[in-house]
Amino acid sequence: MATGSKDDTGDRLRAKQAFYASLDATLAEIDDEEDVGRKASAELLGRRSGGSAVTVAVPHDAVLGRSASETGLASNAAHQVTKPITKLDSARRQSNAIVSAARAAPTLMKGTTFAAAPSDPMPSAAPPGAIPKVGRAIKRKRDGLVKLVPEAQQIFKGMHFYFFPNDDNNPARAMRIMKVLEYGATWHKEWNHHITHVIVDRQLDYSQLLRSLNVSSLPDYIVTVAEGYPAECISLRYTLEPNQKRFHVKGYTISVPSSAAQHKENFEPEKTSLELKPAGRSVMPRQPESPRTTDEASEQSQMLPLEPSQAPTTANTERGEAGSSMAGSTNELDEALRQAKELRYVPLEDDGEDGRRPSTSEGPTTDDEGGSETSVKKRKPKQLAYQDKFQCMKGGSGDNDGNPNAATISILQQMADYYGQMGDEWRVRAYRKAIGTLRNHHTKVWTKEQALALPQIGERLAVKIEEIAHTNRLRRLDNAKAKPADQILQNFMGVYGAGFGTASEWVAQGYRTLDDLLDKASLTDNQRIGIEHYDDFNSRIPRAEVEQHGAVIRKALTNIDPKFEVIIGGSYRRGKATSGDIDCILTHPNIDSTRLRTIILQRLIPTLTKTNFLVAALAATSRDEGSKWHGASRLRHSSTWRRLDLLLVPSDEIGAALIYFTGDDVFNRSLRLLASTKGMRLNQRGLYRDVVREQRGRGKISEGVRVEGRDERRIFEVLGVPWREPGDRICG
DNA sequence: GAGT
DNA sequence: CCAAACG
DNA sequence: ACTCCGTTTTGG
Repeated sequence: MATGSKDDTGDRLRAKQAFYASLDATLAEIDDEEDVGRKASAELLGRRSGGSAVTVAVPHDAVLGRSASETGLASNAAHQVTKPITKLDSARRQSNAIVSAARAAPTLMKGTTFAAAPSDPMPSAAPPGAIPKVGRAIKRKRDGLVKLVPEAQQIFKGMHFYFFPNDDNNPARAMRIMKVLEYGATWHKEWNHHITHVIVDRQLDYSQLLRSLNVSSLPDYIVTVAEGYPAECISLRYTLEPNQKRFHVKGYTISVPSSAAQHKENFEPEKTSLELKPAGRSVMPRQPESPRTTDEASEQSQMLPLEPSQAPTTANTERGEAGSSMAGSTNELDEALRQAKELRYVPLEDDGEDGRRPSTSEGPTTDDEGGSETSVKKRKPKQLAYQDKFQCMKGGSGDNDGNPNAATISILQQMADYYGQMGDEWRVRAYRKAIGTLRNHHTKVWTKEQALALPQIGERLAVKIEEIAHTNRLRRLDNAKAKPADQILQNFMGVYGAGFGTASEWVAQGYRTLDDLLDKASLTDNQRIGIEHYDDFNSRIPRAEVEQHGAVIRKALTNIDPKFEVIIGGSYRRGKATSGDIDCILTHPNIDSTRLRTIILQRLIPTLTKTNFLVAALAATSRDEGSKWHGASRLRHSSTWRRLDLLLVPSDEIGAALIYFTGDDVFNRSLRLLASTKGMRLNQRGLYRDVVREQRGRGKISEGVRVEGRDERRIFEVLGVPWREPGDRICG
């Protein structure tokens, strides 16, 4: 029995390991910069899902659901699990090492040229002899210099970019410029005939560009694309076909002969219409490869329209002496570096030149971090005023609308969800905390450095945030989402009564659908209910319906004693439009917890059960202890079961209970953590002081003395937390 | 994954 | 005892 | 290397 449960645990742990392993493999996959690397990893994964490679982390007997100790093979794994590791984290790291090494090998074979970056974000758990992991291609700017990516990856090499607007006053654009420089492009600050690409901000259109250049048209060998183009090329590692809808610049009628005809006065007509944007244009540094002769091209470029004032100067800069920002063919690297240095220190100034403020809606003109302007070199103070480290000090309303980081948050949230499906609760928490601070930061975070300065955001998340801000997506996530294998796990974890461990076992035992479970798996009563009403329990409850459920309870309760009070808590109290369940606090001004429990259990519950309002009891407080009741309820004319939680609260605990039952959970944890750092303790019954704890924080020896339980606000006060309305307690 |  | 659940 | 909230209830 003891051993039996131990084996169960072992199996579960191994199952967990397996998922961690596959997770890491999946996610690590995209860290490989080269497509070959990706393919190799994909193969690895393929075998894993085929069931063979996964044995590295999971012995077959785990799949069979048999005791590990019965097979010799298992002993290693069993040791792994039991000995060093009560901490799953460690278990995970071990399996990770295996997978990483296995994964790294084929990648490396392909002869990637550069060494691992010094700050390799991956946990370097690889054994001594292991092949070092291939480093990231993206060398980031540092100390004001652009680090060019290795030459082989300079997808923009030989390309000459002109941005519109052509400055870096906007952080987003500055980022784009920085990036294209890193990838080998040359940025021209003045118009000239070398320019091969024009990158137009999203909110501007082609006619504005033409007006700015004072021309009626551009030669069509010049690639004119919307702002998202460079980022996507970079993220996909090659120059994409620019003639795609998402790169279209408003007002730029591409490859439409009729429109070309309109410009026929300026340029030679037929040829133009003939080969507008041949599809092969993607990879063509330097020579536009348009059939038109270079002569023609240069002719045209000379016809190019320059602003009258500049025209003389620039027009003559045939050979590109144009001191401003020409890149000689030889010295592009130096030039890029020089440009980058300039770029870095360009002070924020209004783009004087074009009258129409391009002020991108997204680009906060007021750069964040306020005054510290040039102190870009701030290393990483991250010295927050102690209490600012607690999310409960800030809170938030949760409305992502209008938040400049909404897109980033959304993607990080998806990542968190994904990790949640994998059972990595700690990482999920980290993500949720980071999301919380991003949500409070009312300025778009564009760069790694900006992100790094924020609390709860470290090196790895900062990199991700930068990538998201820049590309509006995260390759890791794309990858994670692409893998359908975990859909089953996700599905199972939605069952009430099943968490990651249980769901994993079900998967390991070969179950694939909820019906499989009903048929074959051994289920607890609650789990069976959870499966039978899977859709009910996993659908959102409209606010109005939450109120109706509350009203039913309130009515029944006041029928027993008019002084009873019913408070709907949870996300309802936080003001959300829908809720996942219904949380009711039942209280009475002068009835103690014992009598409260008796009344609820012996009168309310039976009554409401009899009227078919309560349809299931999942976790009912039974004995003379306890204060909560979990079950399901159903409105009279509805067939949908809703999860209903009741909390029985004597009046002197109502304040603490409100905090507890209002959440959100991140806020609660944060409050409790803050309390613990002040030698106090917070739970659903009250706030206690003089708590004596074992070692740093944990394990209490003395329960402490309750200082407050009745008054929600006073609990905040005592903790030194500024009051937050329920709607502002959304931290995650 | 972040902070100590 | 552990897993799962609640906010 | 270690912590990351504190509690209640079920069920093996």
